[in-house]
Amino acid sequence: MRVRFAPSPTGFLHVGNARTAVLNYLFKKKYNATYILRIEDTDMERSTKESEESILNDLTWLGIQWDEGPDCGGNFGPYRQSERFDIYHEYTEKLLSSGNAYHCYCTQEELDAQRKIAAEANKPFIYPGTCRNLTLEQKKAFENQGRKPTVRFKVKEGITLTIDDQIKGTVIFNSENIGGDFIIVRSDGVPVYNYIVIIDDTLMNVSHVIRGEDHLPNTPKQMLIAMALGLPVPTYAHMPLLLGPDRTKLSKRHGITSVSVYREQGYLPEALFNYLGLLGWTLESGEEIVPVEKLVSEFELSKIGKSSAIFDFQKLKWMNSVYLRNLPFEKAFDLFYPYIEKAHLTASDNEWLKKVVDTVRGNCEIASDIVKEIGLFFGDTVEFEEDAEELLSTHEAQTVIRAAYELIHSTINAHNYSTETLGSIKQKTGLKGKMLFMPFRAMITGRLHGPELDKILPLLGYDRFATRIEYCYSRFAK
RNA sequence: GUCCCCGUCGUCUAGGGGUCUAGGACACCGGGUUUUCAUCCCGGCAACAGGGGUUCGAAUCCCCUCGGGGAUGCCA
Repeated sequence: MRVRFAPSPTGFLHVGNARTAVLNYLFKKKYNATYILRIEDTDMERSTKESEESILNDLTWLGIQWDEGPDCGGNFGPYRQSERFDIYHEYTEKLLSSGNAYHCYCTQEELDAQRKIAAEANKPFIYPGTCRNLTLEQKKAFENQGRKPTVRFKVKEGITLTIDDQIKGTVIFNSENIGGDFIIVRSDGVPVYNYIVIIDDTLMNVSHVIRGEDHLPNTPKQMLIAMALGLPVPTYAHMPLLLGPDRTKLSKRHGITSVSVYREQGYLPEALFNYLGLLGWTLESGEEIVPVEKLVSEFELSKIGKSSAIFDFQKLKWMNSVYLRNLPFEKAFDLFYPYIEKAHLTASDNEWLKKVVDTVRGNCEIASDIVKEIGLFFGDTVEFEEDAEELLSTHEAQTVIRAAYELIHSTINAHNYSTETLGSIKQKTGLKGKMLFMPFRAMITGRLHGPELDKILPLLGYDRFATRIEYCYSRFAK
């Protein structure tokens, strides 16, 4: 069995496409199939080399390995459509000479005008076949005007196209309502997606085409071409689309859609893979956080649901936090370090830094969170968050602040501060539990959330500890 | 407009005629553990789009309506 993932290099790898890539990969692993990576770069204006590189990069990061592709070759190459124009040209000639296609001299302006009229009349636009039977003289006349023809595929009426879809079930189209004769080669000679996918899929011996549902209405066109060319049709599996919270196709305005941004923010590839791989179906046990092997062993195209799914950013984050917490310390530290470095929060004492990271890592959902979490160990004064400020303004909190202030000016010093301060304040004020700890936490860290105070204090150092108390005293309790 | 796909808690889903007073997970709310945060544990909230059939019995099968999505490009 052979599957393929066929992105067009017109931007970063989108999570929706990444899901397609992941499911194809699950299929490959499950059935020991060959995974083909094909670059669909026939949109010359929008395709870029950088985009291709970043897509390959993101796929690799996600843990997807392909067997044949533009970078590693294979027996069915080349794997970039832009390098296969000779092949397509041959098929176009066949289609032309067998009468299945013809040259069309209609200009874009003319077609746009016809589309507009149809839209205003609330009718579907069907190409009327204007150029279907042009005489040689007519063609010459157009060419003398400087018109460059496109090539249109002739769609015969009354043909029933049946797709035996592995996810959607049987889907039937009739040839009369796919919009009439459609363009397969642009006027500049570059063939169009709908035409060459099917050629490449059969030439590359693809057995299972697993792709997004948005391609389902295009499938009959591709089948028609295959029929005219006498080529076999692969097995199809159209997966439901990924939607944003407003139920429209997932796009940038909904949040992060680019895999590279997830990587930059410190998501783990295992977590993204897990989330994407299990979106739309479930394991029999109901488990959600599972290794790839588990996903592979239970994967089945027929288990994928038919309805589209909304991308749940929150659940992905949760999943990532679980993966992050389960990471061994050294690995986690390596993951955090670049963010720490970028925020200039490194320290001369690396062992100290490691201890600091270890105490706060549990509060991180994604790796970049480390910057915010670690911040409380740096700086003499703290920035108070709104809720912390509110708490510190209360009467009870002020007694805590005063008690701490008095202590650093009497019995508490660098040797005993981390072990005795809280107990002494408790004694002095009679406060305990939340009433004691929360104001204290707010005073030292500026926040109501954070790691255990017992762990913070020894790492913070007496100087910062005392300075912060002084600062807090002057702001809230003077 | 036309064609195609889809419709169970807010979200991802389990379920495929009786075991469904509809199960799990995320989120949310409450409680417990932690003298504090988070983790963790326990509990709660919350759904079969609507209407007709078929059947002793329907979330499950059929039809219609409504709703959502996709396609309708010299994009992929």
